[in-house]
Amino acid sequence: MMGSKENILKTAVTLFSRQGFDGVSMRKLAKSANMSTAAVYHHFPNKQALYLQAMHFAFAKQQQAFDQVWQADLEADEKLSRFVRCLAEVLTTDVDFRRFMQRELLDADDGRMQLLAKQVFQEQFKQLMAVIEQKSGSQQQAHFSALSVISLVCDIIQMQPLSRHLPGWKKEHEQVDFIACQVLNLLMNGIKSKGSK
Amino acid sequence: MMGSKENILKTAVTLFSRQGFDGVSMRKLAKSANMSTAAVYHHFPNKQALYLQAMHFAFAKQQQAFDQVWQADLEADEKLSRFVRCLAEVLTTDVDFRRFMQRELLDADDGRMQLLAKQVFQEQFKQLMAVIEQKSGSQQQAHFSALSVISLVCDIIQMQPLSRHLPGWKKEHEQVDFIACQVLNLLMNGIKSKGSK
DNA sequence: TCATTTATACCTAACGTTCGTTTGGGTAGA
DNA sequence: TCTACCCAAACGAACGTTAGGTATAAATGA
Repeated sequence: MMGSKENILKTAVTLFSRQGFDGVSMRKLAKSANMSTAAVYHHFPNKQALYLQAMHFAFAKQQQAFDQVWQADLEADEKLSRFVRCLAEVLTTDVDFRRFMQRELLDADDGRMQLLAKQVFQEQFKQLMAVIEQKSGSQQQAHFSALSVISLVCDIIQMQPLSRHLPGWKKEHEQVDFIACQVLNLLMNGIKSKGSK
Repeated sequence: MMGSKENILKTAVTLFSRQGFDGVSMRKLAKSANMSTAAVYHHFPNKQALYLQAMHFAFAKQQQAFDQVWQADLEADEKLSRFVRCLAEVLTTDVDFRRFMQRELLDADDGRMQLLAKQVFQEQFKQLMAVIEQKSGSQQQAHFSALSVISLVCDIIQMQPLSRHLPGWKKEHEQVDFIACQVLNLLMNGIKSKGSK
């Protein structure tokens, strides 16, 4: 029904994203995948290689989720809106992907970072920058603005376990649509939003 | 010249923030602090307790850095501006603090999260919310807006190792003043910033 | 005052456990 | 028979933690 290698990779993604490289032993991983430790070593040469392949596996799943966002016949506003919505959805839905990302940013291994930038984010980032240039007129700060958009969505979601315990929190704040909507509003108008003088 | 316990804590903060709980052994830690393993156990009952005290140590250092921000006689704009500047500075200067924070968000232990919310962030967050309510008129979305401000600064800084490899990057993008300035501009005006019609 | 207790800070060496990995062998389909 | 797949058992190394001892200096009692 499912290839052993794929099964191991799926298990590895879940475990590594939740407990990190050092937090997961090959024994625990094998047991979670319902096989012996040596069977895992039959499919992967060592722990490091398994981790890398698991990372690729986790990121590859999401690479095409954004393709529908950048359809050529859409307005810049609509593209931006779809991107934010899509990013928020991916990050809330695929917790493992988000955690893997966070972990990689923490480790900050420059080689892996370069790989991630080139293979996963570069294309999306270029598209996002193009949309922003179109909207803002200047291409001066497109990089920084694009980064801001992504950062805003990512960190709002990743701060949820903390913000739950801060004053004024409501459960709606964690719904994808609410996040996307608020972020877009902020991007368009700044924090003064609507009702101010 | 320096108490052993404090010396251990400082070493622990550095190591734990960079390599995580599982990535640091008591032997490595003791060697880094120039003492035997057993000497560490003389000051701390076990690894878990040491980690917790190190976390407190790392966060306590920064708790009062924000106090000068919320002086009562300042304009709301000025308060917000100072807060963003201060946050950006702390997160860029004290790398260990930032990494510890990121790691706690990843682990998301709810007990520790509650502690952090109450003892470290609650007061700052309230002040920030008050400023935002004042600026935007409504208190409806103050929580989310405050969260957005913090998220924006945090994640821009934490994404630096990745953004370095994305198109359009310049070295100025990582300077505290530049970040603070851009973030404020975004908060005030949205991404269309200045030159667009 | 001086011997002695007490307390603190630290050491080496070891405890039992778990780690990543390997060995040597099994079993089933081609 | 060959190849792909899987197992139980074991390897040495590193793990968290503890036992038992030493050095130093303050506190104590005669």
